[in-house]
Amino acid sequence: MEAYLEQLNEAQLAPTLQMEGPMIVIAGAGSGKTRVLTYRIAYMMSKGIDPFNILSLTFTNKAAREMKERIAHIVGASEAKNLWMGTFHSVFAKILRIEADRLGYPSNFTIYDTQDSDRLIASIIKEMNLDKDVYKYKQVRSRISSYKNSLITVKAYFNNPELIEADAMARRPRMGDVYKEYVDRCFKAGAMDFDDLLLKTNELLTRFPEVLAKYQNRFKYILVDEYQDTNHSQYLIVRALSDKFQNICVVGDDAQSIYAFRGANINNILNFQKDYDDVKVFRLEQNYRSTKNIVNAANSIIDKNQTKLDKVVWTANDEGAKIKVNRSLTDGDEGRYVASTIFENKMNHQLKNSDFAVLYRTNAQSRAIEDALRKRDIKYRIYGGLSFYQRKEIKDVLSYLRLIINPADEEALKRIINFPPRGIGQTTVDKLIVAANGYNKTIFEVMKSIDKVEVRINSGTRTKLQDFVTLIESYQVMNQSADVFELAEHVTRTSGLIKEFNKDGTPEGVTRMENIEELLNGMKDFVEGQRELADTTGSLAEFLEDVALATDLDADKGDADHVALMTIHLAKGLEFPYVYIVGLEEDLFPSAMSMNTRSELEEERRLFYVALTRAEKQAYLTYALSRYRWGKLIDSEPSRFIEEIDDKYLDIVTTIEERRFNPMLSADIFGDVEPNKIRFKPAKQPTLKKKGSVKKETAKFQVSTPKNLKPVAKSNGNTNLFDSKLAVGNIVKHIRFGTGEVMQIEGAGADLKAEINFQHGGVKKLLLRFAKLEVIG
DNA sequence: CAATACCAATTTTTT
DNA sequence: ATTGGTATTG
Repeated sequence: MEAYLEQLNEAQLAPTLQMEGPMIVIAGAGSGKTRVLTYRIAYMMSKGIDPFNILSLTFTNKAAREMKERIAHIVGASEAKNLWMGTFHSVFAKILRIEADRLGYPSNFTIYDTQDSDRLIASIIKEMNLDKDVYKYKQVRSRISSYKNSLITVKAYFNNPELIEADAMARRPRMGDVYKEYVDRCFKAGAMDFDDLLLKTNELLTRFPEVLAKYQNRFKYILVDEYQDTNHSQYLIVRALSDKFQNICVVGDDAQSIYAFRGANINNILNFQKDYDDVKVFRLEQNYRSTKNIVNAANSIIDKNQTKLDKVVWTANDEGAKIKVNRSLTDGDEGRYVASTIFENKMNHQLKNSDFAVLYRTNAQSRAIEDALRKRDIKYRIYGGLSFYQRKEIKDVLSYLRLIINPADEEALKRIINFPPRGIGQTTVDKLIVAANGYNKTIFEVMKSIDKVEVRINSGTRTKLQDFVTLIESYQVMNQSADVFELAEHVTRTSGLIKEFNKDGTPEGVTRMENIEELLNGMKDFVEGQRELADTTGSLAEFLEDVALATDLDADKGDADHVALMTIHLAKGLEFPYVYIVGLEEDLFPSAMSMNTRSELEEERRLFYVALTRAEKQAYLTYALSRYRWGKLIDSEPSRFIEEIDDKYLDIVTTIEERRFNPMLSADIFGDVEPNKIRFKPAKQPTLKKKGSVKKETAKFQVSTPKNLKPVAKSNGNTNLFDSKLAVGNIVKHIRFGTGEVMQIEGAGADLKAEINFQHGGVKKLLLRFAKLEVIG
């Protein structure tokens, strides 16, 4: 038998060797399901199954990439390359590009991100003269999204009195019209939103039997990871494709279903056995990741949920330390507690920053943690949040590129037609939109033939419009010959974008420039990378698609040693020796928005389960008695989830109040708060109801964090060396290129450059004004 | 049409 | 606290 299979236990081996027929693997947290998936594919290939016939759908592109690498290790890179592996969205985007003309789309259709959708919906609501307080664009968007995820097309919507009734009841009787206009406008713009990538795939597979047959025959073997988080649209795609051969293997854990808010349907996994005949069921219940304490505590939480599959997760690992629970007075104190215990743990146990993760419910919570980590000089990285590609300046550059590929792209056009300012104002754009709708043309087409169109635009503005058209067309010509990097570099320079961001030396402008530089670097990598990779063409279109579907987790830059900060949602599938779950307060976690129904609350509980099961050795739960929200200090109560864990797994650590009265304990934590900033506040009742779990409070007061202690810098440890003394021979670390040696320094002032020989990646010349370098030797 | 100044809403999670 | 949108002015 193949050597790698010996690494599997019996429970893991069984599904790994099962190649044919429908099967489900119910995999508890930390039970090695990725290993099973990986080895199963490798095993199938070793048994002669053509990788071209295997489709493997993962939750993130990063997961796909890693799995592919591991398989390549076993079966060889050239074979692994032929596997179809990726997220639903990226795999079907590729297929849709191939089949686009059947659906009336151009193959270079744009993928609208959420922001694009929001802007389009907002502008439609405005054009239709609807009350924007009733038709809130975000609510409208999520409504449309849920229609699409349930395969309710515009036509189906208008044929469904119940839906119309429901929207009328919600005081939005024109909802259907907005939906229709949104769909029409996307179509005209040659754009698909995220939901369309799935919806249109369904349309493709139902309307064209020959296409369905083609992909059924291609994907003889289908694997779906994280099946508990698939929505109805994805479910139907999987069903359709697997219908002929029924070689369908889904893997998941109902206890980790946390995406109902975006349409995931937990019933997909709960009912899988009813969907196919003779489903083989496998269970992975042994946890290899965490200590007994963590596994048992997590089990005690998930027990509170009613909706679940039978499964008992257990571990043969050590008992381990109890879960530490800490109460702080404010979110600032919470951050300091996290930072100081990370510091202590690193010292006491010789740990790296990357052994730690701080998980929170909402992105907004990261700030207090960041501040505290920065003060302690602990390097960290924030995952998610505003992703790089969503930043204003990046979207501006990308919009130019999008327009080059697809001039019909309405959102890209509106974004840049007057940025940098070129004298084309809102009124003009509005007139163009009206004209475009009237002539059933795209805005760009109207601009191209502005003299043949009836619009009341004066001649000066007409010239400006024509100039803009000419500019874009010149870029289109350049795109025929230049690569992505050259083109983008040219565009940022000649469009005036660089000038615009550079014009006043504000810190924001500098940051924006750095980001653009970073984007250009990324493009250079992309261009260089595609020369080696067979499965990319390196076209601009492909770059834009990668960008549209990239997640922040995908861009795992360098191997810098940092504490990971992220939402619990993003942490799914990851593991860390030490995990902090912060902000365990009522209305925050569980979220105030999710306590109306049992099912919502159960999802929050699963989310907590996911968070806790990320921890290998030690988990910390923290909460604050008051916290800044919307700039205001809000009192809060401990989360019910803390109470739901059996006491015997918990270690309620010394409360902050007691620390204050014990200088030995408090020195570490309050080192950076001046004593005279402490003021007294009326007593707040102890809120943790469980008897004996919290020691009596001795005094109550409030610590206010002095404003002037707030750090100004935003960087997370990577210093901009523009005005510093970098010398030849220094060893430096770059966020993307890794470690390297400074070979030469040249230029002066803003032009100061360093030639650096990187260990991987070779010699590069970097403008110190932009390069984010860290001197490490 | 552009620049400035004030005002409102936002914080649940993301492909 | 930050961001984006709107109103006013030049």
